[in-house]
Amino acid sequence: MSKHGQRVLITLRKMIANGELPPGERVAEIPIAERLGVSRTPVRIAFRTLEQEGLLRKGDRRGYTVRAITPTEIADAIEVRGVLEGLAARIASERGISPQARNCLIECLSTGDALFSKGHLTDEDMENYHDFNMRFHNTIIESSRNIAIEDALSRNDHLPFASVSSIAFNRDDMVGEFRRFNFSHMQHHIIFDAIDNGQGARAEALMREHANAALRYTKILSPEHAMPENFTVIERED
Amino acid sequence: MSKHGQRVLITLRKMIANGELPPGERVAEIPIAERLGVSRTPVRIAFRTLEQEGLLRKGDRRGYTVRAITPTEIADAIEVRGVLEGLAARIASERGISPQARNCLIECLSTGDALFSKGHLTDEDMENYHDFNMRFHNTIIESSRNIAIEDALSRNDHLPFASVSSIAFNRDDMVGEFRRFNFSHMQHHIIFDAIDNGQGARAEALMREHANAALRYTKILSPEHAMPENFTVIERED
DNA sequence: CGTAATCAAATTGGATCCAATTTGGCAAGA
DNA sequence: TCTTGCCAAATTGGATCCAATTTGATTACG
Repeated sequence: MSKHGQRVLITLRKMIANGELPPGERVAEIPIAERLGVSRTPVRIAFRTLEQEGLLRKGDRRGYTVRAITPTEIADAIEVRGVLEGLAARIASERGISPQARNCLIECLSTGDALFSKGHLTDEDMENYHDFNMRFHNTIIESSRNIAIEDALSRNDHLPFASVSSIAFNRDDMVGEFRRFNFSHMQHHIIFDAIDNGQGARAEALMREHANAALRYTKILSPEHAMPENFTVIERED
Repeated sequence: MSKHGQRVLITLRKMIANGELPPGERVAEIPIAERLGVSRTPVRIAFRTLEQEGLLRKGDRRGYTVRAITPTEIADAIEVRGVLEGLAARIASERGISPQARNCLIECLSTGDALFSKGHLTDEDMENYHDFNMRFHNTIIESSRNIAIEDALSRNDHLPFASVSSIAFNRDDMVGEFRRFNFSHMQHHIIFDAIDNGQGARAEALMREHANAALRYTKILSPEHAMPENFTVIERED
């Protein structure tokens, strides 16, 4: 897809995510096309893609509406992510992981150890944490060498805050956030231990539980998914 | 989507599934459009959709290629389906199911009991079995009331023989097939028992194991996924 | 006054046209 | 003979045009 069409798609994703296009709103091709300064063609393509991603829902007869994403749906998606990543962790445990993947996981863990050994977290630490957190999870998923898992996860990842590619933290409670992310990091340690020792069932159960670390978002998000002011959001394109 | 565009999409899906477009083949818009007697526009739309479904893969720079679907990938997708339906069964067990859903499941079970009590299976029986088998699975998935599960499964379902919407059986070994499908049906019974008694973990484990009933396809399918002559394939649009 | 029917406006899907980018070949020079 | 550069053909994405379908509104009739 060309740079132009990609931009339309990304723009629409963001407009939906930040509520610029409110949930339930009916979206038509012509107004959106004019608003973005392009013709209807790339918008048409983007609408189909967004429908596949679950961000738009097509009406009975004509047109698309912005899908209302409730905290419940995000929680549902997180639960699905838990079982899928759990499956990946189990397969990786049973098949064994490559030395490169093992090194990558170990590097993620020691990076985190260095971060948390300071006893507090800065904003830059959070960026850092987010990066190796993503790398940790992606490495395990790739280590399963099961394309179907990747495919199924890529679907979930389009829902805001249902994927590992976006985290949020409360700037006004960095002590609490330190404890939360440190706990998450400790879970990484024992997940690696399980995988490294071929304990598939243990790795799976731990990874499932680990997904709940993200469940917090379903509590701070209102049904209209507006993020409170004192929260910082970090996202990556993946 | 209009009837015209849907037809293009379905036609292309079938052409990929039955090997008319061989795996690895490069597909261009213009030849396909001429072959189907339509303009490039609906083909373009269909290509994006097929890419989202995992049936096409876009090349580095230009064009799409038919994704080579190996028996391993089908097995991977079946494993994913197992954990997702297992999750649905567990949630359904824990939340409880509606009286309507319960009746539907019971009806599926007694229909099957009537079928298998004859001691043998005809081709029409297989059509019947396929219908209530799909209804049984879909009812459990819907009973989870977790949209994310449905979404994730709908992705898998596009890979041939990775979903419950297609089954195949060997006409030359109907005794063996009777035993196989009867076993499958017995699994339905105990899955229902677990769900009906709120035994979430048991329901989940049983449903996971039940998915392996489809693993047989990965053995009879050659890497070029040609179905042997003596097998009958039943598919539904769902 | 309410209901139904018809007509106009809006919206969407398909076809075609145009531009941009890439690929592949052919030729020329080292 | 091999490499490099340029040109032509192919392919894809975007824009615009046209047709078909739906929505809604207004009017006429019961």
